[in-house]
Amino acid sequence: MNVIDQSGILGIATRLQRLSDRLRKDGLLIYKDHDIDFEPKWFPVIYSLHVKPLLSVVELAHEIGYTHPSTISLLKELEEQNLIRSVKDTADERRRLVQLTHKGSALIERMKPVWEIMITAFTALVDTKNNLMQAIIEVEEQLEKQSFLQRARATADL
Amino acid sequence: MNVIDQSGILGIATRLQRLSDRLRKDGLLIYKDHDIDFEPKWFPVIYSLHVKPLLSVVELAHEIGYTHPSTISLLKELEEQNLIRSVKDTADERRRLVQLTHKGSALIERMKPVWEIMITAFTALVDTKNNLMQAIIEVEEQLEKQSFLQRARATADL
DNA sequence: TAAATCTACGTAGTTAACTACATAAATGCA
DNA sequence: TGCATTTATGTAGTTAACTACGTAGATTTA
Repeated sequence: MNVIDQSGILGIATRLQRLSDRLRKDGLLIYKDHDIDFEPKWFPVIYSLHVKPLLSVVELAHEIGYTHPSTISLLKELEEQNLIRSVKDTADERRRLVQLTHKGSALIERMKPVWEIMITAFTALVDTKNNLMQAIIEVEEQLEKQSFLQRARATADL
Repeated sequence: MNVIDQSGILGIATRLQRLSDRLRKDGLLIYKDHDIDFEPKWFPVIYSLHVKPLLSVVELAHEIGYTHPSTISLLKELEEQNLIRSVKDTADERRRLVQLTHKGSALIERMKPVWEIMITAFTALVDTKNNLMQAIIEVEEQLEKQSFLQRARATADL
C-alpha cells in the first residue's frame, strides 16, 4: 500500500469509507455502552427532525445532504423502529410530512449526553495539523470554482 | 445541509464518496479526451503491475490497499479487457500470479502523459490550507493510537 | 508422517450510497 | 380552463466497497 499513495489520485475515497465504517461500528458500540439501540446512520435524520420538527421528504433530504431515495430508505427503517411517523400534507397531497414519534423524542433525550461524549472524542480525533472537515470543505470549494475535468483540459492545453 | 455539518460527526464519508465519484467520472472523460478507454478504478492495479510486474492476488490486494475480494473483481474486469493475464504459481499451486499483457503495457505508455496531466490538476485541487491527503493520514494515525470507541469510553469515565 | 493449522483464493451475500425512470399532484400560462 | 411543465415521492436497478465463509494446498508440529 505504498506505490499508489505517492501519486495518490485514487484511494482517498476508499480510505475515508473505511474510516467512516470504523466510526460507525464504534458509534454503535458507544450507544450500546449506554444501553441505546441506535444506528449512527440514523443520526442526521433524527437530529434534523429534532431541530425542525416537521419536514417533507425532499426538505429532509436536502437538510441531511443526501439524495431523496437514500433518505426514503432511512425513513423506512426509522418508521419500522417507531422513531418517526409521517402524515400527508393536506395542503399539498404530493408531500409526505415526517415527524418524530414520542418514542423518538424520548430517545433523543437519552442520546444527548452520548452525543456530547462522541463529539468530544471525535473532535480530538480530527484535531490534527490538517483538519479533515476543513480539507473536505476546501476541496469542494476548489471544485466549485473549476472541475477536475476543466482543470485537466486547461493543463493539457498548456 | 447545515444542521449536521456543525456537529459534523457523520456525513464526511458520504461527501468524500461523492467527491470521489466526481473525480472518477471526470477521470473517465479525461481519458476519453485522449481517446483512451480506461476506468479510473483500474488504475491502482495497472499501476502496481507496471511497477511490480508479477504479483499474486493477495500481494496485489495489499499493494493497492483493498481487500482481496474487491481485488478479484477488478482483476476479472481487467482480464475481460485483455489488459492483464494470470498464471498458476508452479511453486505454490494456491497462488495465482498476475501480470500485464502486451496490450496492457502498451496502454500504460499511452496513459503516462495523461497521468501527468491528472496529477497536476489533482494536486492543484487538493493544495489548500488543510491538505486532504495529509488530513486523512493524520486521522488514521490518531485512530491507531486510540480508537473512537476507546476515546468515547475514556471521555465517559471522566 | 499424520493431523492440525495457516494461507491463498474464490463465492455469496450485504451495505449504503447512487442514477434513472415512473407517476401523481400542483402550478403556470395561452 | 385545459395543456404543459414542474415538483414530490416512490421504485428499480447499479456500484464499489465490504464481511463471512468454504475449499484446497502448504507448512508446522507432536
